[in-house]
Formats: sequence, C-alpha cells, structure tokens
Amino acid sequence: MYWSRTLIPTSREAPTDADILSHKLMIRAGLIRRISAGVYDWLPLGWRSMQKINAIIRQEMNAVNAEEVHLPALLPAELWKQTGRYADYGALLFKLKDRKGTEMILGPTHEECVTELVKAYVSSHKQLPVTLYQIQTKFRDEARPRNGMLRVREFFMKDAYSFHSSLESLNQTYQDMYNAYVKIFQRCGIPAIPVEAESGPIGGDASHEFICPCEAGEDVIVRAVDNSWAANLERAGRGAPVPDFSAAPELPAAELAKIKTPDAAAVDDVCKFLNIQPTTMIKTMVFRLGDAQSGKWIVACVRGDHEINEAKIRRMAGPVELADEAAARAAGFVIGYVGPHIVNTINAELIIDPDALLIANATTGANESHWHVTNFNWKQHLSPNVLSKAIIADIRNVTAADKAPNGADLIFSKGIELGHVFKLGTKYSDALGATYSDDKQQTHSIIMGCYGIGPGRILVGALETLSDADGIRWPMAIAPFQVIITPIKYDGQAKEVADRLHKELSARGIDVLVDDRDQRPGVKFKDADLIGIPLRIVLGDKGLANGQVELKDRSKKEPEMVSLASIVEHVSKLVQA
RNA sequence: CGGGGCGUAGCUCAGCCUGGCUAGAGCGCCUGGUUUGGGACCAGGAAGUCGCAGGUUCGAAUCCUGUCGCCCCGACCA
Repeated sequence: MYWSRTLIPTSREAPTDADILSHKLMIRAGLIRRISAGVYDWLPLGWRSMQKINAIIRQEMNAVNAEEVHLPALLPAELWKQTGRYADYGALLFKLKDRKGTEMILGPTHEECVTELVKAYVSSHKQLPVTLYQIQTKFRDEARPRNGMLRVREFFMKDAYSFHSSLESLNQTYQDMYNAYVKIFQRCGIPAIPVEAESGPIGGDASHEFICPCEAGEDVIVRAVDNSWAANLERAGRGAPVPDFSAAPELPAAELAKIKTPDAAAVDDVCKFLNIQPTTMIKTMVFRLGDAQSGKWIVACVRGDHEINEAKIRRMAGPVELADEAAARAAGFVIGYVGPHIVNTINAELIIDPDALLIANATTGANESHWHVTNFNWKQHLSPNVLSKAIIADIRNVTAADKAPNGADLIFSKGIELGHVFKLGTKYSDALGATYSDDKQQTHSIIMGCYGIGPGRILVGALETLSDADGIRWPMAIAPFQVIITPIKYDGQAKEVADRLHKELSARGIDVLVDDRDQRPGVKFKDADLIGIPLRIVLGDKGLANGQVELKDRSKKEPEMVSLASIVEHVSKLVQA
C-alpha cells in the first residue's frame, strides 16, 4: 500500500478528551475515530491490526477443534427473558422494538443464542462435545464509556461456547481453551497473566481471567511474589484457614460502654475522634438478599481496616446487594452506626469475617445515631440463638498483610482483562431446555463452558505496555504493516527502488507501506515512529549510490546499512522471526 | 444515576467575567516560490449554523432559561 492512497490521518496533538496513553496513540496514529461516546470507527491502520489479532485467535480456536459460526447481534428479548438475564443485565442491555412492537436487544454476549442453536440440533451424547465460536460486535449500554477503546458500547468479542455430556469432557475443553489463550496472547506479543477469577453475572463455578498488567487497567489482581499463584482481587482468598466460633476471645463479662460519636459514622472518623486504631473496630454493613417481601437481611462484619468483598458475600449467600439505605432504616438499621448486636433484635443472617471475630473488646456501632460502643465481644453480646446461627467466612478483600496459599508475600497490580474462560455448567441449558440423551436413554442438561476474548483490548494492551515516547511499537504479529519504506524523496532512483521493494516484499506475503508523500524527511520519520511499523527501510541518494539501504528496527536505537541486493531476503527473515 | 468540567475552523485553544467594528491565533489544508536525512521558510488563500432552541436587549459567542452532546470523578467500605 502507498501512504498517499490510503487514509492514515496522523496528528501531532491528541484530543483533550483522550486520557490514557493507548487512547491518545490510537487517535494520533489514526487507528480509530470516535463517532459517539464509546463508539468508534476503525480506520485502515487500526482495522489491519484488528484483523491480524482476529486471525491469530481464529487459528488457535480452530486448532482446538472449535468451529466458527456467525450469530446475530439483533436478538429477540424473549430469549433473554427465559434465562432471566433480561432482568439481570438491566440497563446494560441495549433494548429496542421492531415495527410490530416486538422487543429486541442488541446482544452483549451470546449464551442464549448459541444454546438455542445447539438445543435445536443436538439431542444425543454422540453429538457431543462440540465447540462453536464467533468473532463479532457486541453491545453494552455502559453507564460511562471511558478510556478510549477500553470501555466501549460497541466492541468486538470472540466468544466460544462448548457443550458436553460430562464434566471430564468440559474440563478437557476448558484446559484446551486455557492453553489456546496462553498461545494467543504470546503470539500477539503482549503480556497476559492468568488469574483465578470470579465468574460474575454470567454464572458458573470456575473461571480464569487473562490480565494484561498495566496502570490503565480497571481490574485489580493479586499475585504471589514467587508467581506461584494469582487471582482477581474479587476472588483472592485469605491464605490462612477460616477458624470456627471457638476462636472468638473468651473474656470476663463486661458491659458494653456507649460513647457519643457525633457525626462520626465512617471508621476513619470514629478512630480519629476516639483516638483508636481501625484494627480494634468492627465494621458492620447491611445487605439485602432478594426482594422486599420474600428477601432477608444480611449483616456482614469485617475488621475496621478491611474492605468488604461483595462478590464473596454473594458467592456464599446468594445474589445480595448492598441494602437500600431508606429501606434498611425503615427496618430499624441505623445506617452509619450499625453494630453486630442488631441481629439480637432484627431477624438477619450474620456473617463474620475471621479477622473481625478475633477482636477482643471491639469498638463498633451502637445501633443509635451518633453513638458507638466499646468492649464489644461476640460471645458476650450476641444472644446464644444468634450466635449458633452466625456464619464465619472470608468476606473481605485481601491486603498486603495476607499471604498466598503457599505463604508467599502478595503483590497488587492493575490490569486489563483480555480474556476470560468459564465453566458454565447447566445454567443456560436448564433454562432453555437444551438436553441430550445418554446411552441409556436418560435425558440430561447439556454441560457448558464459555470462553471470551476482547480483541480490541489486546490492541489496547499492546499500546499500553509496548509504546515509547515516539509512539507505537507494534509486535510484528499484529502490526498493521510489517515494513515501511521511506524514500527520502519519492523520485528518481529512490522511487524505482521503493516500488520494486514494495512489489518484491509484497510478493512474499509481507505487508508493506510506502511513504510516497511529498513531505520532508523529518515528517516521514516522525510519522513512521508514531504509527510504529516494526521495520523501516530508508532510501537515500547516498546509500543507493553505493548499493546500500538503511534498515531501522522501531525498537532499536541505531539503524544498520544493508546492501540493496540482500534487503528483501534480510527483511523477510526478520518478519518471519 | 450523583458531582464537576467543556462545546468557537479538520485539530489544540483564545475571546465570554464587564454584550458593541468584518470572531481570532497556532497546527493542518489549498496556490506559488525557496527548501529537502528527524514535525522547514516566505507570500497569498479557503475554511466557523460560536452545539441547538427560546428569551432579555437597539445589539448576544458573551447575559438568562431549556435542551442535546462530550470528558473526568464517584456510584459498597456507613
């Protein structure tokens, strides 16, 4: 391709609304253009990279016997109502109606759709396992699109779905996919760490995320310093075992002492006011499981310096949400000043984090506005009935004071979620009635797995982790062009040579861009660095007079001189490498 | 959804507070010339519904009201 014939709108300045590095570079290098919040055009350069990423994904999916399909983005809402996800996704779903008034949605993912497909045609264990995948645009009406291509409303996603008649088969495919993911990210040339992950609203019981570590990322991951273990913060468990109730301190009976704490609801405020440490406080939060009528209250307690992990509470208690403040107040919870002993008088499930259990003579809310209590002890101040039903469980985020399962210290870092593999089980096949008959004519729900990758995020991850002050540095495998030919002046012998090299390299399957613009050399060099093509061949009069051209690796400081006679061979080798 | 900020030329922004000539600059773009190995220079030029609607006023980019769009922070740590 010739620069003058395509559309590569580079710019010296990034728009002010671009915040993170990858976003600035994507705009400046002319990869994308925003058309609306969280919706982007892919320009030729960006699209070339996306296609290369997708090609790698396809190859690795095909290699593990996954077969590509194309499913519609426009889906009947009814299908989603059957699995309950129409409600679960809520405002995140793009909803619309057709001319007849039928409710439709734009698919944010395709479990329902693909399960429906398999249900229609698969009925025997002999047809299983089967794995289908697709790469296409998905839609989510994000509350706040942000960070350029990182959180968008329309985006590409590769999602694969596997269907099985046994857990062994699911586990095998899960492992194949996991391995395929490792290969995909390696081939794309970007770092990706597999971490244990929460399966989230998608359901299921086991999952891993692949995280590209970088500051722009929205996820927090926890790793052992010796790399023996890594997990999403949502999922990361305390290294130490969970004790039972007998671990609570035994103390001589003491009265709860009320202390006035005017306007000090937050732990930090109380500590400042009373001059105590957060580690001596019990933080109590109220959650709600289910709706207003049939639901129940959940009271969760952690040590004052710890953060409650809602995902952990959900995992053990069901789909809880932080209580609506007004509703909780109406029920008698003095939000801001709740103490665990509230469960003596209000019927609620009590969940206690082990570290909160171990505090002796704790300070906590008095269940009365602007009052706290001290000398709180679990065994003394909870009624025996409540005490016998209380649950001790890990319900907090791990901290730097915790250890990995093998005892190693922990490192916390941010990262971009590139991909996610889940074992789904039968959530969707149950809901939609996707079943098979086994060899004894018994009917079972098909067991499923699902495996997603965000190709756009691979691109973002590459820019975030590999760029330098001059611009992008594409890994060879996903570079929009592998070679850029920069004639100092596109004229005379340089023009002849540029055209010939373009032809010869292209014939070898190499993607070549010739900068044929009538620009000063400085402009061409700056642009070449900005768009980050891995190899640059510079054609200057002096070199050509001696049968030499200059070869510059984007990631190296100095260029090398190569004879014109051998440049095609030389470059071909570098591209293949 | 809550809070904050911003919409003026393709891009970055000034002008607005305190209303008043024909709405400006830099980059980019077009023409001509000089240049040509790391974002050149000279001369000339094109390009703006000042987001949109309404209002106040003799007069609105500027003040008021509404509305749309965009960006940032927050949206569980009581």
